[in-house]
Amino acid sequence: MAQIAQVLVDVPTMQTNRPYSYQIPSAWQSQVQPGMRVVVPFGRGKRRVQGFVLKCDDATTYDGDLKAIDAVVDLAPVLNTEALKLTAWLAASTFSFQITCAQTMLPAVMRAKYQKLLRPTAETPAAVATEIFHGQPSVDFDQIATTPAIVSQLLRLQAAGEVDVYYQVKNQARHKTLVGVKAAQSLPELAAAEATVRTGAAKQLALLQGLQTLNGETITQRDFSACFDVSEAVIRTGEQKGWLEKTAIEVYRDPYATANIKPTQPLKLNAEQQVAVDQIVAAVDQPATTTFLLEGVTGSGKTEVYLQSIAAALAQGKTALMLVPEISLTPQMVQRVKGRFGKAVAVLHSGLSSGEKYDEWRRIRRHEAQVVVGARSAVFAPLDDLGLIIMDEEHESSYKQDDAPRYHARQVALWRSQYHHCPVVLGSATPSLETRARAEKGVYQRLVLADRVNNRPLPAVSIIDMKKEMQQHAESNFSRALLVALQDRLDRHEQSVLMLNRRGYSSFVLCRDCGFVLKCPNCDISLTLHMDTHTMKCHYCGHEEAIPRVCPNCHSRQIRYYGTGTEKVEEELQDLMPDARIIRMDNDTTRKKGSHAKLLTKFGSGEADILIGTQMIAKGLDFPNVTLVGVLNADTALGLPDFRASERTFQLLTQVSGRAGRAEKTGHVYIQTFNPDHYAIRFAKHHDYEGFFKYEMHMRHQGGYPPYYFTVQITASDLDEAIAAKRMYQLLQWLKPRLTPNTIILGPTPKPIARVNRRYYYQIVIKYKQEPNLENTLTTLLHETQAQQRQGLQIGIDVEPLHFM
DNA sequence: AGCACGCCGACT
DNA sequence: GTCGGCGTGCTC
Repeated sequence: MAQIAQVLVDVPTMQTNRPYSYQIPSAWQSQVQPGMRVVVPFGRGKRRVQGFVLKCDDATTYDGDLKAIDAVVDLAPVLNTEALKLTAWLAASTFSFQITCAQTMLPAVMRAKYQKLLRPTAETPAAVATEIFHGQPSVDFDQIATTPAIVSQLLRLQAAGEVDVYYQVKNQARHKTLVGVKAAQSLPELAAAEATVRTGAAKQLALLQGLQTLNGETITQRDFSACFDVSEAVIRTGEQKGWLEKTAIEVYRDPYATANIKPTQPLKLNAEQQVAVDQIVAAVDQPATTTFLLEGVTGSGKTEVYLQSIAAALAQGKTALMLVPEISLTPQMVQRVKGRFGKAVAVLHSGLSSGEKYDEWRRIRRHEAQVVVGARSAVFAPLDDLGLIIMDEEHESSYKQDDAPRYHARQVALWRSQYHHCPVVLGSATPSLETRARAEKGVYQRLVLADRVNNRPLPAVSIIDMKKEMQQHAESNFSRALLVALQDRLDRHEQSVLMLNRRGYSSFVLCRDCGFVLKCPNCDISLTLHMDTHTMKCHYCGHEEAIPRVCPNCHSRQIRYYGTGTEKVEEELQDLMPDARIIRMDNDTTRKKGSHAKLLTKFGSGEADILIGTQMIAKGLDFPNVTLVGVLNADTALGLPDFRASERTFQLLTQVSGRAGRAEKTGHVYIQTFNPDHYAIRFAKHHDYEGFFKYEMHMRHQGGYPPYYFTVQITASDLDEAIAAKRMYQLLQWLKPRLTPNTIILGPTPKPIARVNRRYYYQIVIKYKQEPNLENTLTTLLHETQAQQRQGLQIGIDVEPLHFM
């Protein structure tokens, strides 16, 4: 019987990033298993923390006194063998703490909350009892200890045994219950009771008769009262008379339960789709793991290929995971999958409450759901016996997590496919260069859907040179051609979609007299004007202040709003076309839960003529009546100092073009740009992914960028700019001799937005083809810099970063 | 992270 | 002398 548990404690630091040995109390020795959460004492004080049992052993190499596990949180492991292995791999490959990885893989409610409490003891003097506790059994330490003087006074009291410090480890997970109703008497007793009720008490009679039909089963009070038309008050009376008893029924919070989902039938596949499905399905029960790149233009029916492949995996008794970018996880998408697989589907995305996510997670773990649809973190869904993993829109940068652990869902998906020996399908109309290059080399198997369903032609694309436009006309967000086209759709009662590249295109405040621009006091960027709240906001740190009426610098009244946010575009368009019904979709109008879906439904039902929005409208929406797509500023992203700028622009333009003319009506796309000759725009005009891929690969080869090189970004930040810079130069000297001569180190450079939240950021980028020592070197780096972290220097490592700014 | 320990300047 | 500031090391 295992007596010792190796526990990963919830203290995310470099020094505690390893298991600690604990004694398992004999009463629990048969119960504790790897993957369970426990509460353990940690440190010299009375601190208690949550931890994960990694291993159960008979012995330990640690030769000090062992402490014992305080409490076992779970009845069954929450991390299975696969998840424990994945945790270790994830921590090593992203240079993050194992505990952080374990927590990332689980629903947020399973993370412990800690409270430090003060409790009176037998020795507590009466004066202290009234002064501190006011008759309460315990008080929150941090609420009382507001000044250093009070803290030391409390510590003195504690040393004297006059108060007790206690750490509470709280489990946030709550199971939702409904009130259930169950007969408490036998049938004859209930029948006999009918005679005892006062004449005219029709509801009580109905209650008794209803109870007799239950057959000893429990049903919810809500159903009971609806079924037998008795009120809650009558049920309470029945409870008092002892006819029935109320129980708690555990239920899942199901966010889609009320939605009417129509079952859908598999569609007839065209020849290409059939080939793709056959290949994928054939790989499901192969011992080797195959990764497919499913390359298909918008409207080529990728989703149907996914659904039929999933169906085949389910038919083999396996489970399936389907990842989609957060932004395209729309109600339409969910309906499509639920329509095909019904209750077997669990959905995981950021729009769910934490309780809903927890319940979906439990449904998956209990094998009540075999298909999981979700965004990035759904890649950790606790599916056993995986038969297929699908990653739609695999090029989307939202698959990469921005903060620790900085993982890419694609890498996790590939790891899990190796573990389960199941295929992965990476789907996209515009695959990332990394993926497409791997398909070229034969690492991934390429499947192509070149035809659009029903052989619909791709929309015509017109490029509008805004430089010429500016010379000929007054300054406007709209070219003549686009305005004419918009008016034309309005006349024909067809719909239009207008997209703004938001980056670098928000409205700011500028003084016409002195040129002053209102900037964030904490960050290195200008504040953005928000007309809805009438404030200036910083998009990086959230700082908010009033809109200035006079210039803070020269006190001139000539202070004006500049730039073009979606709000301004909407305003200008409404002026130009007073009759048009316009819907605006951006971060402001979709912040509230469900408003995103509401706006789309409104547009879909024809209640508006024009939809204006940011990137979020480029993906996954499919409205048959949209025949015009306009991109107002195609090139704002092109100017960014990021080697992926062209790739992103091409992907975005191609994707948004796919929104035009999806039904019988042909579509037209207008792209307004100041760089009409840029290759990303030229290739997008002709829907030419192949051409773009070849050209961009050439550019990457020239520049020495991925996929020809691997990259790692190291960031340092400090409140003091000089310290951040100095440490980075020291780091450079430290790194150089440890890496091979072929490796290229770029920087250090200040990040393009050098200051965020009052911290100054510097970065180094390592480019390499082969670097066997990299993992060791960077882990050593983290160990060696942890002393400096305490002094305020923060070091971050991002493997294969997607954003270089 | 959070705590104790140890070393220094400033005060009763 | 001692209180409390902060830098340092350790947590099974």
